[in-house]
Amino acid sequence: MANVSPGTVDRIIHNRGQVSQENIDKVNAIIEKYGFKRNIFASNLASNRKCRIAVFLPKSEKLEYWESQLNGVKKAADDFAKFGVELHYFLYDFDSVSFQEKFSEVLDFECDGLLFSPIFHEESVAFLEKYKKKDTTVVMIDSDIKDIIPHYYIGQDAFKSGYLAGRLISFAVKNERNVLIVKVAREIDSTSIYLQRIKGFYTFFDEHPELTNFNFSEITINDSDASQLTLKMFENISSIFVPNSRAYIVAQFLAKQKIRGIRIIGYDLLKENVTYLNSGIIDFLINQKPEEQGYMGISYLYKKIILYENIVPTNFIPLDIIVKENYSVG
Amino acid sequence: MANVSPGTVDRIIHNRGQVSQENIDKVNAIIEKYGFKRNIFASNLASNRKCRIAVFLPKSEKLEYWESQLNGVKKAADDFAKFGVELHYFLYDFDSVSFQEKFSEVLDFECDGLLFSPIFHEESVAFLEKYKKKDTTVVMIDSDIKDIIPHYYIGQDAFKSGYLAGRLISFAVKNERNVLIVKVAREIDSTSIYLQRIKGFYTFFDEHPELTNFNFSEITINDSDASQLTLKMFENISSIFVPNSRAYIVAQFLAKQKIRGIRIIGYDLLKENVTYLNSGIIDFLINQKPEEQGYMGISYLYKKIILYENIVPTNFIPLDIIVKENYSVG
DNA sequence: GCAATTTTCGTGTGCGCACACGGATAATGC
DNA sequence: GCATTATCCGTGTGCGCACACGAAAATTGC
Repeated sequence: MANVSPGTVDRIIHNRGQVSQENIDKVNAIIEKYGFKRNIFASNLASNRKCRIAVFLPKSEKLEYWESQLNGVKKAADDFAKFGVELHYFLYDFDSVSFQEKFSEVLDFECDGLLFSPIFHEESVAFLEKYKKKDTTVVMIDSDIKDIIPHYYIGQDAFKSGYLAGRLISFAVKNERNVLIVKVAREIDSTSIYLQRIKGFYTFFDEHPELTNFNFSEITINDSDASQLTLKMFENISSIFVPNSRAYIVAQFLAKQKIRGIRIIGYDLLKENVTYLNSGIIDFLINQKPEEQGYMGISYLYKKIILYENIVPTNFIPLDIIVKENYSVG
Repeated sequence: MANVSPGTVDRIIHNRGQVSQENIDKVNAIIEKYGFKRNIFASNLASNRKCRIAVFLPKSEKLEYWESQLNGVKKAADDFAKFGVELHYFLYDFDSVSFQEKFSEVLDFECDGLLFSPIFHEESVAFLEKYKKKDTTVVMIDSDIKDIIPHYYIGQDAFKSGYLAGRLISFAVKNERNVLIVKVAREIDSTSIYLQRIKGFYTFFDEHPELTNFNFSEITINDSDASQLTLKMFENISSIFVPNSRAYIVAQFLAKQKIRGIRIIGYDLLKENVTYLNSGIIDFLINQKPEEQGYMGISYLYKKIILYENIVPTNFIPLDIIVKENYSVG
């Protein structure tokens, strides 16, 4: 104590007031000069600080992508449990009714941090508007909703990933250059991500006029009804871009029909996608690393709440190109 | 205390003896039954445990790859300082004389962990033979020397990366298929990595006989003397594989000579490599993520020494494919 | 048998901080 | 002026564990 106080310093560090401006300046000067790093072991031992986190994500089960994300979250739960991180799960089925249900549960739940994935855009906006009045630390993963609530974001730049897909297509094809974009519609899709990818894809070719002779066509089919696919759709097609994780549906059709030589590029390392990647039907997959997103989301909250660390608000997961030869499980 | 003892339990947990077999069994049974996780905050506060780590790596300066690795180490040093991790640097110039010097310094240094990159194979073997008698936790990064000393390893599978390069070449080229392997010899090179890559590269084509019409040739030039390159070397060449980080030397030559249309694939995100990647001269770079290797190395030691965590002994960094469109700094 | 050892065990202290409680001082009301 | 309140500040306690010290019990030697 360079000047006058023992545990007054404590009030200053935690700036919970009750201290004259004079002293707060004096002590801050000392701290500035000599430095002071809080001993996190003693700090956490004494405060017995807990980090209650609400995990507001879609239920996994049949949806492999979200399952991976949740696996990352659970992995982080294991790793950080010893630091007092407690996860409370609010998982909704993949429909907006179920979302609404959990919606209010999360609102009522007292916690220090929230991990959230805004799948349903409008509903999520409504949710965030209500959540705004809380002062919980919020981390969004997968997709981002800006300007409503201060938060951290971890996810992939969808436009750039589409742009990258364009480049990969240009590598994959040889001379024939008829590209088909297969829009495998799903009832619920993060439409913005989906559209951004397609936009990025076309932008790539717009910006590379030297890549001549590319012709594009599009078809839309239903997720659950691959029987909509016909041989005619693939006549003269040299490559296919599937802007969501359903590339395996196309691959399956082509495999059954014994059509070879069409290059496919899609998203995400679903088991079925990987199967067709390994058998050479799918050439490229862009990996969003859902598991890493889930893990990092919890890791962010831990660093912020337990360690008081400063974190960059936006973290774009690098675009990860997967071909058969660099796929590795885990 | 289910049965009889207060701090006897302590002796059992730290198994420092001085306790009857009877009690050690009794307490272990209780622990087994009710579980016990050590409070790491209290534990570390009380023990004031420090984690002294010797960092035995090449000096960075002009060598960008090693500089990145060291940057990752320094980043980890920052992040983990608050947990009592202290790094002590033993950096050698890129020659075996300097290595030998530091060699004995490291041997004499008392510490809990060692981060080591076995650049010079024979010298490293000798070092590890001597280091064996210590019971320090050892982490090797970049390349691996097995069977001498128990250790953890973080690095890339060189053979697989060469194999992957083969696949990428097969994407990059169209009809003309004359592949040139440019061996840019460096005085000191992790020869095993280098050779493994080339082996993997050829193996890819051996295992894919359906990829016909590939012809291979090799040239060897000196690192410091790019003037050995001649136009004649590149006649009819459609693509080039450079199995180390010196792809930019070839790219520079081709750019100066205004030769376009030759696809190049190389390693590592050196600034110069990235420059040619961005200008379209280099098509693919396989990234070894040196920064991540350095960071993870320290992270491993921290988890082992401070947190008593179990770690997988070998961690292969995924093969990271970088094209212009997914390159991002940092 | 008793002393000299050896082995086994209980108690006590402190790590550095967070936070509560009550006391001291200053400001305000009448 | 004094009482009341508001503002400020010092002291004390305990978080859960690691480790030291010395006491108790068990073993040994003769």
